[in-house]
Amino acid sequence: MKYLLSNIRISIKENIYLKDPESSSLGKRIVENSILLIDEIGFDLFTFKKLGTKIGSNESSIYRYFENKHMLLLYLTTWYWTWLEYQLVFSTNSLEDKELKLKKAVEVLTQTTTIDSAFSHIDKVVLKRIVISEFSKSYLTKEVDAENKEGYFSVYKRLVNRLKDFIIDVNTTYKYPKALASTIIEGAMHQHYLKDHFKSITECSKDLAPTIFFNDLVFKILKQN
Amino acid sequence: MKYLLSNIRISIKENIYLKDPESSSLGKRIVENSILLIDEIGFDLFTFKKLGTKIGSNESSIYRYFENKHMLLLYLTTWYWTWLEYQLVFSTNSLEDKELKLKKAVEVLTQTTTIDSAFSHIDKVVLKRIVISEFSKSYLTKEVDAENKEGYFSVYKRLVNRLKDFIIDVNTTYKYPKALASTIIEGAMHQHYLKDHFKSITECSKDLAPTIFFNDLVFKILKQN
DNA sequence: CAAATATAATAGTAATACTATCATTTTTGA
DNA sequence: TCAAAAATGATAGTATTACTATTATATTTG
Repeated sequence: MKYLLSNIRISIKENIYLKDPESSSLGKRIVENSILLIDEIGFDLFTFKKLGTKIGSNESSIYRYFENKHMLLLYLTTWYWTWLEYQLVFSTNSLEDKELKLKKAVEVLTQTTTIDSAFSHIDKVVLKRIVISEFSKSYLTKEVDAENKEGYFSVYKRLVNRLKDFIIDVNTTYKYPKALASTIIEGAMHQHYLKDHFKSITECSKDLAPTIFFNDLVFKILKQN
Repeated sequence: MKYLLSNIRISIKENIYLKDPESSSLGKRIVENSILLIDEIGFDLFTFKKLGTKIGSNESSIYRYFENKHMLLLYLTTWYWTWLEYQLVFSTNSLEDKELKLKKAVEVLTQTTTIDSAFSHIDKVVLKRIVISEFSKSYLTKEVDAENKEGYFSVYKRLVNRLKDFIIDVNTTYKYPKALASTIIEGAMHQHYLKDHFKSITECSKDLAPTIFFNDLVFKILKQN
């Protein structure tokens, strides 16, 4: 799998960036280090100036790749959802049994990323952490409807719909497959955040993965008439 | 109920503000109008300067009430959760049946606020809207652990735990009552947001309230062995 | 009605979020 | 291989933000 993956490439719609960061070494350093810096100081305190200092480059050069830090965040989160979608399709593809397929899907979509399959310069473990704590900020804005029309969230929506399809395959009569799918994906990020910062309002912990909770939840819901 | 409510008062822990906004007419105008302005332009673009202009007062005067806009947001969201906790306790108190109690609890915690019971100067309908789109920003910060220790999120956590207690009352053997409670409360906010901005990934809409989805979900989970 | 307190006005600072211009370095293609 | 093109870097500049400090004025209250 490692060898196969080393040949695939995550490509992101060109309207998110001004210049494709995959097209140059500076671009790659921008992406790679922005992930580390956002993880370190948080998106709110992150600036292109600080990133420039970190990579020994100029603020103005970064502006040639991304319009502003909001667009960079959209790029990073879209990259993550694209990568996760690939993981999802890849790891469920060979399964025959519909329940097993759903179980695997929930697992992929709710688990902590702990191993980095090491293709590309991007650290998936750190990226997952910033998706958990920063993704909401990419759509909780006044521009959300305009940006949604531009297609900036289409990968995320497609991923939710893939999970929805797995849900329907297990129980055709269940009335809210989309709401359930979106609740699982967003809820998993939330539970990961809670286990790290608000331990008193969840049973999830390093010993009890959110995956366990959500797989229990989804099958209890779907196996009921 | 209207008469009873007109005599109660939401009071917020004093470490959130520098000077109690309930103690003066300027304070009340700050709170009342900050809700309207945040709703209008979003928290990200909201500044004390703009609020000062809106209420015909000076930026520096607002700084005497709140350290910064982050603390103001904590104040507003805490006010909302306190008010919601009151609604929850009040409306479930008289019920005997445990399932009915839980059903009512889920209803109170997930519904759209459409009527404003009109005590206090605070518009609860608008406040709910800003809680849906801005509450996450109050805790998705690098200061979350320090602020959590200060007790800034205790009302929210207490509310989750109240729901957890209702869940346990219905099914003592269910293993994840806290995770389920936190998922419902956060998930409801998310579904409200989706129905307004990402209609393609939820069945929720103005005709299908998130309450319906979550009540179906919670009872399917708890009535299973 | 004087003293205390609250509010307003003004000014000032460092940082942010950019844009513009020009110089320098690197890449490329004939 | 060398000139043109493209990419990057350096510097400067602007408007806004997020405050703090100081002083003036208005309001409250004992």
